Amino acid sequence: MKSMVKPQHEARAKIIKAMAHPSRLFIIEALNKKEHCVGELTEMIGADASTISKHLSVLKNAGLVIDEKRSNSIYYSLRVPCIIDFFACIEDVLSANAKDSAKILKCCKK
Amino acid sequence: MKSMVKPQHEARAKIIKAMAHPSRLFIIEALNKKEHCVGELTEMIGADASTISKHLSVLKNAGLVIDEKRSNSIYYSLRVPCIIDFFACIEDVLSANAKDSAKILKCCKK
DNA sequence: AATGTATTTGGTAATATAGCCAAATAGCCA
DNA sequence: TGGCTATTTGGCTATATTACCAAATACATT
Repeated sequence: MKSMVKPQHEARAKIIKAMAHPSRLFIIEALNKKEHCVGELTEMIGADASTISKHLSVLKNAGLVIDEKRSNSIYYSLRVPCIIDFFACIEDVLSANAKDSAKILKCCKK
Repeated sequence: MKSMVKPQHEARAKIIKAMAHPSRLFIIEALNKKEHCVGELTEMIGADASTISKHLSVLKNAGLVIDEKRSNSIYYSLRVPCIIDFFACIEDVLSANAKDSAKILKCCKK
């Protein structure tokens, strides 16, 4: 059974790990609306340009975004848009968590 | 703009990060089929029981699974099943990646 | 060719994660 | 109660990740 864990799940985990960072999630969402160059994303997020560049390279390496050089800038865009659908489910988890927290609070107030 | 990155995306990232590990993906998939206790998952994955226990606590902490004590064991099950839908999208990414690799190979063979 | 803008790379320190072992805990059942 | 099984916790080491700065690179435009 052990053998079933490795190759497939490792490949998937790599992609999911690429999404698992606040700034990278922000980038994914921003690119879903429209393409952006590094400078724009840097401005939006407010971190060092080199930091954003590295985040983009993580996303690109995972196959989540593509880049295209145009005039003086490099424009990034989302490669596989279905990623966005996932966010709805994440929100479900968050709201379920919030509901549970509320329940615990209510029970202790009694 | 900087302010938009933090609270919402951090909460989401936390949940996604909880999924971003091969063994934890395996666990999520297994629990989607049916609930399992720690011992069963340990057996399936072939790691130390304490390691699996910690993985489960990561998943539980993120709100992805719930546990229920029954007789001598603790049974875990999936809390928000929509998680599974996401895997299809991950596969899309993987197959797009594979296609690209193939394209590169083909072009170099010429 | 020289300048200036945009992006990436290398180095480094701080922090986080993963795994194993040993030990602690929880609860069932004789 | 005392032993047994199942699970969790603490300690520790190895490895990975993140962010910043400084420096390198890539190009477009003058």
